[in-house]
Amino acid sequence: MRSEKLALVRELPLFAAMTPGGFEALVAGAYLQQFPAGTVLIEEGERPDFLHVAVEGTVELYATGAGRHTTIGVVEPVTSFITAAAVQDEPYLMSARAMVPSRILMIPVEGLHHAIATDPAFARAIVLELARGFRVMVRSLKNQKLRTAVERLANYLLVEHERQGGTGAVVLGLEKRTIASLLGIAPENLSRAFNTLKAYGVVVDGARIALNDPAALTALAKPDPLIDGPVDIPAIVDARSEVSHG
Amino acid sequence: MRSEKLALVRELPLFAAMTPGGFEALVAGAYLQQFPAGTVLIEEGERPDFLHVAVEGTVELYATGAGRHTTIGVVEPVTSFITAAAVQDEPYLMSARAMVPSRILMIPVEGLHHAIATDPAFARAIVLELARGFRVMVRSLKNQKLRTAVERLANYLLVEHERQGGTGAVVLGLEKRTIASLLGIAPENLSRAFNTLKAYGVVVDGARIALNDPAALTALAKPDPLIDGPVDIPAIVDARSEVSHG
DNA sequence: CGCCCTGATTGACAAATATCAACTCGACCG
DNA sequence: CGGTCGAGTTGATATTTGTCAATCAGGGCG
Repeated sequence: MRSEKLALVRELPLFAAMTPGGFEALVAGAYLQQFPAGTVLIEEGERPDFLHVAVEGTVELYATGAGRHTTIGVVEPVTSFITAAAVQDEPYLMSARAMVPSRILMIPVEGLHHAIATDPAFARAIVLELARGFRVMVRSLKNQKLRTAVERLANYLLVEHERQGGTGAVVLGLEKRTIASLLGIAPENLSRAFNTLKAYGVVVDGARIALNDPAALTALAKPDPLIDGPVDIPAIVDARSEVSHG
Repeated sequence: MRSEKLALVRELPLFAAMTPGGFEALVAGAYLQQFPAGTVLIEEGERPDFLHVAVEGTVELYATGAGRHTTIGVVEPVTSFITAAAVQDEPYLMSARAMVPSRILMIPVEGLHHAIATDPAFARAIVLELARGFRVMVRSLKNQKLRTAVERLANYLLVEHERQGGTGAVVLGLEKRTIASLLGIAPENLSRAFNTLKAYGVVVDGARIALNDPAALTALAKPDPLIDGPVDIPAIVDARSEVSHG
């Protein structure tokens, strides 16, 4: 577990505020493990043994039910995931799958609970992490309930466009079927949604998308900062409390 | 703020573990306020000033976007709500409306942040509260993405049936249009979904629903404990840490 | 190169859901 | 008592979305 990657984990908002000793203790019992593409890391319904941190690779969070399958989110390094289940010690509501060969840091839940109980700074970081996760889920739910499939796709493209520099070109980082599942539609309908967006300047060439009329696309998408905007993790600021760091 | 209701608030999982002094300090700056039916308590996009606790009445959490409106949840006393926004100090993602005359305890966010920073037991309670909220949202998202409208209604009825004693009769506690919005469908379609369920022994008489063939309804609904099951709030148990209680 | 496999696309069709309009039924109110 | 209003329902229809099948395109590999 003595890796240069550890420094990156250490810098995560979740761990940055921990005392050196606390962090050491937390990762002492942890495993950094390499998984081949396709590995199912966790399965919904199982009880959590570890808090997972994606250190390298890409992880798909998905859920099943009624014979169907849907992608809840895609985790890019360096990010912790399934924090809520680990904290609550309740069965996972989602499964996780390595989309590519991935390196995962697995922190035993006992250590997690101990750190929460004994390290106030870490507890606060967990609070912010969970609040962030909650709000991401609320956004997804709003996206799903308030928008049509074409609108969701249009907004997805606009968000990616922004993230990639706003140059009028977007490269899809995921397979189209994964994007379809993320947007909550059948793969066939994603193709058709792209066709619908042709009228708004969207030209598809494999994973390369050209946005030739961002204004028209934006008018269609009606982007909403409360759904599509950035998810901030502000620090809890409290003038009255002197933070104990030692 | 000297009310017998305060004892109920005190008993909430969120506050139960606080020290007497800490709880006093927290509610010292709080207001217990009565609102008439229909009052919009908070509006999405606003910055949070208070953590809200429904003490009496019923509160609808809803969201808007793209000219549409959807109900995210319904809060029954005694429950805190919009915890995540208050903790994160980021704009609300949902609005809240008193569905009936309601009494709301409003706790200034400054006090909340202070309590999180200084009271480890409270911080842990917040952690559990947020984890619970996160998981509720994940369930809603799965419900929405994995099920058809009829399946969602069937499961809604089965959950209510269970909650009301499983006697074969269910009384709807909400207006049908609110249920429709909660299920993510148009009110007209709720009527039609009820008609579809006639074949499964569901008889509608206003707000009174008879479930004459629970087995058939269950077969249709394919209930999933990971979506419809109870949301537990287990305590964080850690053998190594001695909990400080005073 | 040619083969196969997988993902993506297209077409035809079916099912689900939304929309618009009309109508019913009670509750409330003058 | 009659009128009015809002919620709910129903019908007709449009739109959206899913399903099934066929085809296409590209990548890896013998």
